[in-house]
Amino acid sequence: MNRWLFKSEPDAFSIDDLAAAPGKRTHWDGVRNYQVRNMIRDEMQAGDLGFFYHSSCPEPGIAGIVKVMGKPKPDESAFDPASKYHDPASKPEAPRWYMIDVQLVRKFPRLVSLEELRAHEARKLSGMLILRRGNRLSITPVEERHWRIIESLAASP
DNA sequence: GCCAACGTTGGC
DNA sequence: GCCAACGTTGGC
Repeated sequence: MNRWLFKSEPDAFSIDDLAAAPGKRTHWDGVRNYQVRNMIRDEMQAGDLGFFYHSSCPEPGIAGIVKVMGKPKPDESAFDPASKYHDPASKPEAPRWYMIDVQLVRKFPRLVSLEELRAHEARKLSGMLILRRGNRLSITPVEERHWRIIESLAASP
């Protein structure tokens, strides 16, 4: 079982949008970065867990936990000329982009803000990829030790 | 709105 | 294959 961090801009799709979705579930589509594509296609498995991170917003941070449902599959939005994620170079017989489904596990009782993560960066959360300068990947792997610390932060007032 | 980081594109 | 130009990301 792997652990991940999924970034989303809450203006576009927030954890509350996920909570309101049918089955609290959504396609995580629109990934157009090869490094992230490879992680989705080659490493993600049903049952993997992920943090749901709000980015590019007044208070960036981790808002809750999602679970990977099913196997990676071709990203259909790439085939759709009406989609903003349309990529004519991706063909159904040779898909270039992949997606997975995620389901909400739980929203944290409070946001674990980026500021709070940074406060632990020097010790408990050292090496966490999301805190690395210049990190722009929309999905990053999360180490188990970091995962546990963040869960306990979320549980404490 | 600014700016650093960094991936992608395209000319050569 | 190199590298400058350009576009995007995301915190501030």
